[in-house]
Amino acid sequence: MSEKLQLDFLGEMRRTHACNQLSAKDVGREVVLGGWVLRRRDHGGVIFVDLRDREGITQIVFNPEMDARVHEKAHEIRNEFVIAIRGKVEKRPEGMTNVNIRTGEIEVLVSELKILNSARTPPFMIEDDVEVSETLRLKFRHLDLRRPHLQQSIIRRHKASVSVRNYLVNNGFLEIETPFLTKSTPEGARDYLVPSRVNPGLFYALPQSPQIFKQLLMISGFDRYYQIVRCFRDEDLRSDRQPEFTQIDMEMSFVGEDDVMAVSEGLMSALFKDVLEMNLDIPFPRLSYDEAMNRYGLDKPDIRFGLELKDISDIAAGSDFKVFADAVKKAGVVKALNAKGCSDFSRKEIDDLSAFTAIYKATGLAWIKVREDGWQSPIVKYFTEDEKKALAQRLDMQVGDLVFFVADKARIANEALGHLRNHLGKRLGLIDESRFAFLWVTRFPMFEYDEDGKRYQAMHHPFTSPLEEDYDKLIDDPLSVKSRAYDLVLNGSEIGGGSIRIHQKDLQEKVFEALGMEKESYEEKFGFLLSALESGAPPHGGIAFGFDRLVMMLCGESSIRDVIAFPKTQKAVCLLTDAPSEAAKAQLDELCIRVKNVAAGA
RNA sequence: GGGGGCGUAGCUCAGUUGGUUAGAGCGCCGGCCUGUCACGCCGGAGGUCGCGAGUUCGAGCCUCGUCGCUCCCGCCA
Repeated sequence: MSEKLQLDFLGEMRRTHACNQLSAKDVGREVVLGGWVLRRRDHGGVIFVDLRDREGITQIVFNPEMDARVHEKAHEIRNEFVIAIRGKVEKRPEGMTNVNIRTGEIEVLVSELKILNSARTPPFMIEDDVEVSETLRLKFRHLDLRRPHLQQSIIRRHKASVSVRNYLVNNGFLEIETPFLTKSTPEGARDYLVPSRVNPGLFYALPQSPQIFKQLLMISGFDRYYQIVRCFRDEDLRSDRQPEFTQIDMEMSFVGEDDVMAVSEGLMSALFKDVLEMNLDIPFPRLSYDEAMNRYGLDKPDIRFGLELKDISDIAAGSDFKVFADAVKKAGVVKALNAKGCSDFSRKEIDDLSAFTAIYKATGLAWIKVREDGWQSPIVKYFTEDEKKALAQRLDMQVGDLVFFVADKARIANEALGHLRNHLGKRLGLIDESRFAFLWVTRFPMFEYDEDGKRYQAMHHPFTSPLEEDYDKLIDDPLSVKSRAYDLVLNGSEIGGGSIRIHQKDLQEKVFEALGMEKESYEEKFGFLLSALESGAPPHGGIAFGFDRLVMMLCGESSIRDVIAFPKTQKAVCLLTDAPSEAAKAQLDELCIRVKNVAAGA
């Protein structure tokens, strides 16, 4: 029935072309087009309409001399009406070509018009270069998604996923689905919980990643698995973080780091070739975690520019400047960054940069300006001539330079200067924005110390294999243990991470113990994994890429929301549907859930 | 949990030291117009200045609170 209704609506109108297809060689043809009205230009006599679909724009013309009734009907047309037209392709008059659209040489003279649907005046024009608040865009996402730019991004996202699938399938990977209703992970991010009606009082968790399932698939013998899969984390949002996001998740058996990296490099090459027609240089450079931290201050360095950090702890240790000497004495470091050619920075600019480093908990930002007439700095008086000479040499200090110093715990000094480095790189225009600089960061520490929880935590996850030579130190000196984990960094963003996993039960138990877990506790939480590990687990490893972030970079966007069709706001709200919302009492009763009285109105 | 920015017409914004009736451009509605393509010209409608208190003779403007969007820190194994 509904099919008949629809047929009646369209009549014999079936599109012959999309709105980007017609050109001079179609002149004289009778065609049928369908689409949305971008704009109507009514000249009293002739009426022009720009008709838009996902492919492009075609100008259609209503001429009273052609058909007075059709022309009369065209007066009803408003922006975003959905129409179908039949007409003849005509070459535009001399000098009337519109070079801005692909169909600019022609227009369609309309002989039949069907207004398929009217539309309320949209709250913003459906075209690019219209500035609209994000609130409004998200509230009317169906209209926002009609804009060509966003539409192209979503189409590009589609192309990316097709490319990934092709590459992985051609390389022997099987796509296997893993459960969304699964078990809560005890460590890591907060889980989204889903109540089970048939098991009152019990909850599933939505997966933060399919980690354990893909390892089990390796143990089952599937050898190479992949999935483009949604993951969920109930943490605060950022411009590159959404509560639900998509990963390219993969796992391989009988492999070491090099194998996973080689496949990843092939995947990135195929992806950039297919989507951007760009050839990447592979293999990608590699840096150990320690070296990345020392030279760039961050575990995800942007290597498109220099400005590397230098450790001057040895020089500072003996100096009369107490802040520096004390930092070294307390097992901290003094690190420096030479901002080449920035000696003309004003006091205020330096203060602003100091405030910038304070965000990362640096207690101070010392500086030295190298001028024609010598060093200008509040701290220069504390240094001997020898120390100055050593600094000048280590930091390559030339006239015109401005050197920054942070003395603190290594983590803080590195992080503060690392972010300052990125900040200056952007500000000084040192970054070639057209470049895609990939980098592997390897040999991450196995553990880090959690000050709040007073315990060790897995830096990657507890299923990551430690380096073989560090097995002995797992219990006695966990912080010195390096892991077989690796991250793929692109232009200073982490776009993927993975590791060679533990495939032996004994080692897995030892790692749980290093994490301070009791046997009883890990047996309860991960007994099924341990049991699987002793049932013939092959050596295996894998990686997961943040698909949204990758697409974001492929599209040159700075917000992840611009490559997701229906994203959420920073408060994790969907403005279109108003999710999350209160549940009906009957629903809650059925689930045996009582909601605590939250503050009225909240 | 914390810090910064923003919130005035449908949209994007302006709004003086706190002072009469809150403006502009675009959009919308009506009229005119046969070659425009951000069409043009004429006319018109349209406001809970996010919300709530407070100070004041008087608040879009000052104070406090609150809500929303956004960027960042924490958090994100």
